[in-house]
Amino acid sequence: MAVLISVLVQTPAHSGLGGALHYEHTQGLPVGTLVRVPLGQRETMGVVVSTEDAGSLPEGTQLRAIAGVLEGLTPLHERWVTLIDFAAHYYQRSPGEVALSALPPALRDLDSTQLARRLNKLHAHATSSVDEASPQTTAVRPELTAEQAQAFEQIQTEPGPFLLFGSTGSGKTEVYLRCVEALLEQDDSAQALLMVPEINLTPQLEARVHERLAPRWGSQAIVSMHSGLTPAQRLRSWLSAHSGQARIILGTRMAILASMPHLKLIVVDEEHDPSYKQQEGARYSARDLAVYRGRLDQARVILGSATPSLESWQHSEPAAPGDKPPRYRRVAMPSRIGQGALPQVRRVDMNLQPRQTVFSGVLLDAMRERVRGGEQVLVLLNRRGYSPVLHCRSCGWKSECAHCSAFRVFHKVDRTLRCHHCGLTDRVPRHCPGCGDADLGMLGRGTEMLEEQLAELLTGLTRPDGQAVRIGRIDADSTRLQGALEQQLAQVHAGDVDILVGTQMIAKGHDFRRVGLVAALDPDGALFSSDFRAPERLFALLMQAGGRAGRDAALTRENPSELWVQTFHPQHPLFEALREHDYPAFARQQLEERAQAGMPPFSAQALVRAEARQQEAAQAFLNAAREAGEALLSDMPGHADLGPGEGLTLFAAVPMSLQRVANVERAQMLIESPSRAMLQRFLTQWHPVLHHLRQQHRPVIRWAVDVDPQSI
DNA sequence: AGCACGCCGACT
DNA sequence: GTCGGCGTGCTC
Repeated sequence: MAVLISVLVQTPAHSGLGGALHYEHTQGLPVGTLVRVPLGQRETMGVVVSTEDAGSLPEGTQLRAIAGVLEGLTPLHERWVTLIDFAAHYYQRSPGEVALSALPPALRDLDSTQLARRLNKLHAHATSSVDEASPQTTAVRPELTAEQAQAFEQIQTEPGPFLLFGSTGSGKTEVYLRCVEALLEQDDSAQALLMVPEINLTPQLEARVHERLAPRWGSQAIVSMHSGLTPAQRLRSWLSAHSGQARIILGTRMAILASMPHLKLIVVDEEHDPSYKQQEGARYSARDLAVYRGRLDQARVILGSATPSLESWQHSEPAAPGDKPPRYRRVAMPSRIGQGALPQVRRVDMNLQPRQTVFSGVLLDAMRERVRGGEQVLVLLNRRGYSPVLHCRSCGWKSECAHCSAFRVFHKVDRTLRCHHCGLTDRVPRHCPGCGDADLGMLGRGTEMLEEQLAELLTGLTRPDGQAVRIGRIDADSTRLQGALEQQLAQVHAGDVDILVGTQMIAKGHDFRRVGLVAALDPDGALFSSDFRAPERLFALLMQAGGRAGRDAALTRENPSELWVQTFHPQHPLFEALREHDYPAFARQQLEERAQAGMPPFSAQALVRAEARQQEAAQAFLNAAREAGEALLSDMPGHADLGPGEGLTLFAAVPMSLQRVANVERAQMLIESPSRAMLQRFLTQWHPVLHHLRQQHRPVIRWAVDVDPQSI
């Protein structure tokens, strides 16, 4: 007796094949079984989501048969399927797309025999190295401070999710590790997931976790999951987590969708970091999914940050008596461990400096002083290359990219003009391409130029050992090669570099012991950005950068570390709050603005983006979508009666801030709703309408919905 | 998304 | 005369 099996396969939501596909099989299959199914001319991998009686089908429906079942693999847990389903619905993608993107690609072309071999190998490795672990072995554990102990205690006893609000250097990682240890001790199958925002940060977390937990649990109990792994490594980690062998999973955002059947703890470190939001395909937020998954799997969730996202901060605002409790429990660890105090913030009013000043004299003097004293200095500038724009003084020509609405950046190392968006690269012209004049000038500066100028400005400066000052640079250009970042960081740690120039890459997480001064040269852009989240990101960046300084005990009260900010707006509330290291004050001020303007977290947003050869075509599609959306809204019961700001708002289509990339015009449209549920209901109804409209707007190349966009 | 089919331009 | 460009349409 044949049965009907519903299977998720990798098909996009707007292909008309959004849901599960139906196949015939000789017998029922458990939910979560991996199968191979025919799809058109090809055969592809799918995940079983249900089995039904074939009799319920309409007469004459011809089903194709399941081509094969991947034997030997425990079916994916039903909760995993629920998670995938939730993510797909919430982010407006097909469940199949989300499901298949969550599986290691190497699994797709594995047959049952090959899989059995892999599993055997994994198992053999586990049993052979089991004696390596020993219950007696305990790594050296630092004594917890009173604050850490209290945080740990609270996390152990209360339900969560928790927002661990701990200033840089307060020892959040130690709290995470204690929670992992406690969990593993009390439940001998439990798994813990530790996430970091960037792949760059995984090596140091790996090192710390191995050092601490491998002696007790064995190194095979710890696996990593991030995009830097080879397909084989990724498969191995995944199988290890899926089988329950891996007890501790370290990774970037992708890890949140891995199969971890005994997941009992999720840590999202630096939870405010925008990198947790996937920027292509299914645009999910790993942090938000962590909270959902925690509830689903009955796992404890810890979101940690010194500068939480305003969403998380708001959701952890203690409730007034009688009100319903906040979504997250806030756990504060305000003190910095060790003697290193938080850096003193010094603002340089650039209005009082000569025009075009790059380094104010006071800052240079302070830098010299630090280097002479054997300390290190970090200089932050969020622009790589030598100069962001080349221009002609006689005809006004500028180094615009032929394919993008952006300027090409001058890179002096290889004397090229490079577009940072489409990659278009040419040798820098000797004469102006517009008028032939030889007088080409530069507008603005990047890290490359800064490195060069600093070398000039600090000529003759020596370190305590009498050697000339050494200046290094870390940015996406200097770290292009595999392993280059690690190598350059090692140089900094070894003290081979006195002054490190770099983009925000150097502000994140790396623990530089001897840094006494951090300088942000040109942070003002974020103060008046059209993106309402820019100040939040700047504040986090500066706090984080400041946190790089003063971790060394040699920096004392008499010689505190410093965070310098060169700005034209020294009185700006953001810098006032920064000076006091007062995140709560900053958050309060920002949340007030957001509340007044009805922006997140006081509303929910989504964006529809469209791409076409012509800007008008992209906008025409979006505006048609808007009209259809308005019609949909007027049919929604009760929606018409809502006052302004109470209902859902569809804004007019506008060009994206980077309007053209690689000769494709981009436009977007914002949807704002006072409630997430309302937004969800609307998007779900709207999606098929958009798909249909696309047929009438042929020039549109592609479109996509971005729910909870993190930049606008 | 793949993959086929199909209908027009420059190559042996 | 074929190889190959990507427009259009279909996949349980």
